[in-house]
Amino acid sequence: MEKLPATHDVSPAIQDYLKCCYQLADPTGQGVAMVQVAEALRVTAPSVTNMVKRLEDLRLLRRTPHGRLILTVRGEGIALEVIRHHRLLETFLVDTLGMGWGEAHKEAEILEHYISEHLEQLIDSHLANPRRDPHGEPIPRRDGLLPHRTSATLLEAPCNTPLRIVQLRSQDPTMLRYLEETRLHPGARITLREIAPFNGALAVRIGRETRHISRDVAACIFVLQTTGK
Amino acid sequence: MEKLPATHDVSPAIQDYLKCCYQLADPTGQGVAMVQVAEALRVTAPSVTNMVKRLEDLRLLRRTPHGRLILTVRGEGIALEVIRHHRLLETFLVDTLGMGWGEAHKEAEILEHYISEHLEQLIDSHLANPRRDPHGEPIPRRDGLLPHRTSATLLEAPCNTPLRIVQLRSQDPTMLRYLEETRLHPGARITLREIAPFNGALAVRIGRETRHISRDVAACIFVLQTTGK
DNA sequence: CTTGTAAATTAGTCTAGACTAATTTAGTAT
DNA sequence: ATACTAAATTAGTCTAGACTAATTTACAAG
Ligand SMILES: [Mn+2]
Ligand SMILES: [Mn+2]
Ligand SMILES: [Mn+2]
Ligand SMILES: [Mn+2]
Repeated sequence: MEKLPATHDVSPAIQDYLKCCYQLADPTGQGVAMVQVAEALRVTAPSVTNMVKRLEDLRLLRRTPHGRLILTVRGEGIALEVIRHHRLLETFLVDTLGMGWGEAHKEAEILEHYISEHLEQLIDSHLANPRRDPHGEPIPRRDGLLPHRTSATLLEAPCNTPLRIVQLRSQDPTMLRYLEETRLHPGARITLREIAPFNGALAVRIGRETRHISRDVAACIFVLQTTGK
Repeated sequence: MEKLPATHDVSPAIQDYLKCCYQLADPTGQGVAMVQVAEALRVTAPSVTNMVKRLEDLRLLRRTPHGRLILTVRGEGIALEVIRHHRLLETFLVDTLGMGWGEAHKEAEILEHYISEHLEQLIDSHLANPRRDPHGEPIPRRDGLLPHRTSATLLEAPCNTPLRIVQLRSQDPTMLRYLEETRLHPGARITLREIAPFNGALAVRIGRETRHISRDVAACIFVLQTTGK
């Protein structure tokens, strides 16, 4: 009887490595380089080499002939569950306890490894099975299904159509603070008025105001078309 | 500049050892034997020897000439903070998320080591600064002050006086389930009718029913006199 | 006093997960 | 092809925190 490891069978360290590989994996499916993992987790290259060996033995990841890392189905399953924990926790900390975004992220980064399946379940119910976390990131479902992202960046959005901001994808705190102050936060309802030619600014209607934001900023803003409501 | 360790400077393992010593310390102040710690934490004697050495070096505990363990002020401070985390978490899990007692205890046993001071604070506020956890155990305050226990066991309580159950002190799950089913849970309002002589049972009025419980059971039930309300 | 037992210690081993320093591999650019 | 560079690996070290097996200490009872 082989033991197939699930989330709570693997250490927090392993969980972080898997999550990291999942999140760095580019959509082209080429896999992740070890050096990327090393700097994302702020560990040295030999630490990664060592852990990757263990993860291969556990059948949680494979490597391409070119040495890039690809999660197995099982590895990805664990990564998704950790991400589910993380995003549920963030949502809970922000919505129920009023914690700030940045801090909620740091707290969730730790607690994600320690909550039981039942607590996860209780938080999920308490929040009425949320689909997205406060950043607008989709929350994987318990079966590991990640709701497909149908959102696009504001740059690709149609003009004069009601939109809802669903996610701000930026690591830059300055950028995030700027967006926060401009009231361009997830959940906000906006419409795009026009995009000025020659790399110009975007005119965005929010409430009864119109703001002009740069293309760089717009590229961070993911929106969904909202068919009314 | 000496570094004085505080809760988040010490590992979860250390936190558990300190908590354990605190909770096993008998009120006579004679200190705890290592063998007690070993069996409470389900580790072997050499593990305790080893850890005790480290805790002494950290000035978190001392030993009597007879080799018994006594926490220093700092060690006790950490123990109390871990206990505060534990009891706040239990209260939160039970009251806010509807988790069962037993499970909340297990969950808190882990999470107590991982919540930040700010999350502790938020939970405390969310619960409106509770004084007791669901078992009726007092919650240490942030400054480490443990509200004095004025409760006594049902055996010592006066008859025909309104009482409130404040705590069930038993490790035995059978006992706790029995009390749960008999509606003798913390918060319940009861009056003691009489104690039968020759080691007899206690007649307890709860609501409009009268139950008869053994002295062994009564010894687990801590009550406060409730001056009405 | 001697002896039997419980408690504690010593010595040595193990695992996870990090590290440094040195070396090898592989891909790019000349 | 050669050389330079970035990425990866190897080898060895370290710490925390557990373990076993063997030994020592301390005491209580005869
Ligand atoms: Mn993490
Ligand atoms: Mn889960
Ligand atoms: Mn614990
Ligand atoms: Mn605290």
